Amino acid sequence: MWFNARTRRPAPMHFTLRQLEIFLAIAHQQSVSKAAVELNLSQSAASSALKELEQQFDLQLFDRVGKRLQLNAQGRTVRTKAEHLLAHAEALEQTLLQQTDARHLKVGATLTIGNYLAVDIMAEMVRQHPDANIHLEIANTATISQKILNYELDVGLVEGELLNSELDVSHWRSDELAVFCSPTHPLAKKAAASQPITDQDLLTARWVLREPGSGTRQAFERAMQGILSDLTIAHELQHTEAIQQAVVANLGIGCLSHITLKKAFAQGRLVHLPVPQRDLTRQFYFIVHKQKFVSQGITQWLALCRSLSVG
Amino acid sequence: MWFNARTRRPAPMHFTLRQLEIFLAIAHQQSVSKAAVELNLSQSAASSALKELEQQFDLQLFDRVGKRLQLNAQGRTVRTKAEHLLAHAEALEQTLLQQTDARHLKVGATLTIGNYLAVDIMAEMVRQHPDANIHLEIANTATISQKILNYELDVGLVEGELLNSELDVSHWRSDELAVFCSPTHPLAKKAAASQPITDQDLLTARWVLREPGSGTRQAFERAMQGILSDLTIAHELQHTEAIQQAVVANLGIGCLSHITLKKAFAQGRLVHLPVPQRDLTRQFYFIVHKQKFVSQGITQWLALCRSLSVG
DNA sequence: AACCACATATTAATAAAACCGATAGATTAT
DNA sequence: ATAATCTATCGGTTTTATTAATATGTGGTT
Repeated sequence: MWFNARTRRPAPMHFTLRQLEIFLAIAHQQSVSKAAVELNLSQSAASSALKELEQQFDLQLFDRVGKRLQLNAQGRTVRTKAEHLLAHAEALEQTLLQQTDARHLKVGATLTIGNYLAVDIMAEMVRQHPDANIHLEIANTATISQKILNYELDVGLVEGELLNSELDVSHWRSDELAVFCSPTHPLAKKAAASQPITDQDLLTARWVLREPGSGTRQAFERAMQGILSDLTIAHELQHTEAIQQAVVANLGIGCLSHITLKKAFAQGRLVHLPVPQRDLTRQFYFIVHKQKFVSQGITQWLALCRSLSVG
Repeated sequence: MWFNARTRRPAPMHFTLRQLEIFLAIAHQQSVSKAAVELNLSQSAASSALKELEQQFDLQLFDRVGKRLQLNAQGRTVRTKAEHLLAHAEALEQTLLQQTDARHLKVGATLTIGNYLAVDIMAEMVRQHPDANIHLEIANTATISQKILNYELDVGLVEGELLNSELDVSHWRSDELAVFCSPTHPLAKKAAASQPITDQDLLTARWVLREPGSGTRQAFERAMQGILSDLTIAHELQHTEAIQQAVVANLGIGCLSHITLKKAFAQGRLVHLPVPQRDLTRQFYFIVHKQKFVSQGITQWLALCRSLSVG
C-alpha cells in the first residue's frame, strides 16, 4: 500500500539528520544565508533543505515576514525536540567514535619519510600513548595511495602530489635534497673554501643516485632539468644507506634528502655541497581517504606530524 | 581544516538515520538478506549500507562467522543506543506529523467525480471529523495533476491514467457509463421490451455528449471504437445536467456515468439503454505527490474513498 | 569430493538526492 | 531612487543510494 498504513515496527523516517541540522542552524541564526555560512553550504542548499522538510510534512516552521524568517509556534515545538534528537545523535556518534580501535593505526610512508621521519613520530606517539599499536608500512606513493583507497591504511605520508577525487591530499612540510660527496673528493675542498659548486662541477662528477621512479630520484631530476641528460650516472641504488656508503667509498657524489644526511655531515663522514643555483626543495603530503571518518588515532598522529615537523 | 578539529557547536553527523535503520534490521534478523526483505531493499543495498557505517567509523559491528553475522560487543553497545535514537526520531516524526494541519485538506477532482462522488465523501468526512476544513476543486485531470505536482493540492481524484515519475497514481474504483434516452424516444420502447440495443441503433441515433477532451467523452470514444466516426453527434455540452435536460427534450440520446443518472432512472425521467456489446467501464484513480508525506487527513480521506466506493 | 542451496560481498550501471552558481524577485537601508 | 541584502528558484553537476547481476564463500547432501 502506498499510503502510510502504520503497520509494523520498522517505520521509515521521513526526515534526515542533515535536514534537522540545517533547520536548527536556520532557526538559530534566524537567517538562511547565515546558516549556510555556518554550515559551509550554499544559501540555495540551505533554502531547499528547509523547503523539503516543510513540504515533506506539509508544515510551516517559519513565518516569512519580509526577508526575515521568524520561527512560529510549530517551528518552536519542532526546534526543541530536534535539538534533543541531534544531541542524542551526537552522543551516539561519540560512542561510535570511541568504539573505534584508536590504538591500532596503520600508517604508510615512502622510504625516505618512513625511515627518517615516521619512525620519530611513531616513537613519540608510543611515548604519549603507551598502548598505541602502530603499523608502519614502507612502499612507494602509488602503492600507498592504493591501499588507502582500499581502507588497508589509515594515513599515508608521501612525496609526490597525486590527483584522486577519493583522496584528501594535504600539504605537510617541505624537504630539501642535499648534494654531497666524501671528504676526500675534489669537490669537498671547493666546498670547504666556500666556493660555489657550479653546474660544470655537477656535469663533471660521477653520480650515485636512487633508482628511477623513486620520489627522491624524481625530485633530483626536476632540480637538474636542463643539464639532466648530460649528467654521468655511475650507480643506481635502492637504499639511502647504500648510497651513502658508495659515496664514502668515492664511487661518486650523491643527492639525497638532507634529513637522511644530518648525522653523516655532523660526523664528517660526508660533506655537503651547496648548489644554490638549483632548487632542491620538494614537498611532503598527507593523504587520507575522503570517505573515512578521521578517528582519534589519526588526528593524534597528524597533530604529532605537524608539531614535530617544525622542531 | 580537513580533519576533525572539533571546533564549535554544529558537529556534522557522520551517519544517517537510514544507516541505523538498516543496521538495526540486520542486527535483529541476524541476516543481511532477511533485513533487506524486511526493509523492501535489495540485499546489496543493505550490505553496503552496513559496510559504509562500519567503514565510516573504522568499526566492526558484527563478527562474520561463516555465513552468519553475529553482533559483537561493540555492535551490541551501538545497537541499544541506536534503538533509543531511532525511537526518539520516531517520536519527533510523530510531532512533526501532528503539527501538520490535518483539518485542512485540499482535494482536486474531475467534474463527474467531484459532483457525484467527492461531495458524498466530503460530507461523510465532515460528519466524522466536524473540525475538518476541506477544499474541493473541480478541474480536468491535467490541471489537477499539475497542482498536485506543485503542492497546491493534497489528493487528486481523476479519470485518466497518467504517467509522471513524481506522481503516485493508484487505482480507486471502476465506473460504468450508461447510454440513455428520454421515455418518449423510439429506443425507449425497445429497451422496455428487453430487446438489445444494436450498433445500428447507436448509428441511427443523434447524440448529445460531453465536450471532446473531457474524461467522459474519452471513455465514450474508447467504447465506440469502430463505429465512432459514423456516429451523429448533434450537441456537445459541458455539464451533465445540461445533457440530461437535452436528452429529456429529445434532442438526442446521451452517454454519461451511471452514477450521475441514478436518480433520473429511478424517477423515470430518463431510460437506461443497455449496450452489452460495448464495454462502457472506465477506471478512477487517486493521485498524490510521491515526495509528500501522506498526512493523517489524506489517509482518512483515502480510507473513506475506499469504504464508500464499495457501498 | 562434487554438488547444491544459500549467504554475503562486490561490481557496474542507474535513479535519486544533495549541492552549487547564477539569478529573479522582494525588502530594507541609505 | 538606488544600493545592498535577503530568500526562493532554476539548470546543471556531483554524490549518494539503490539495484541487478555476479563473484565468492560456507555448510550440508549425496
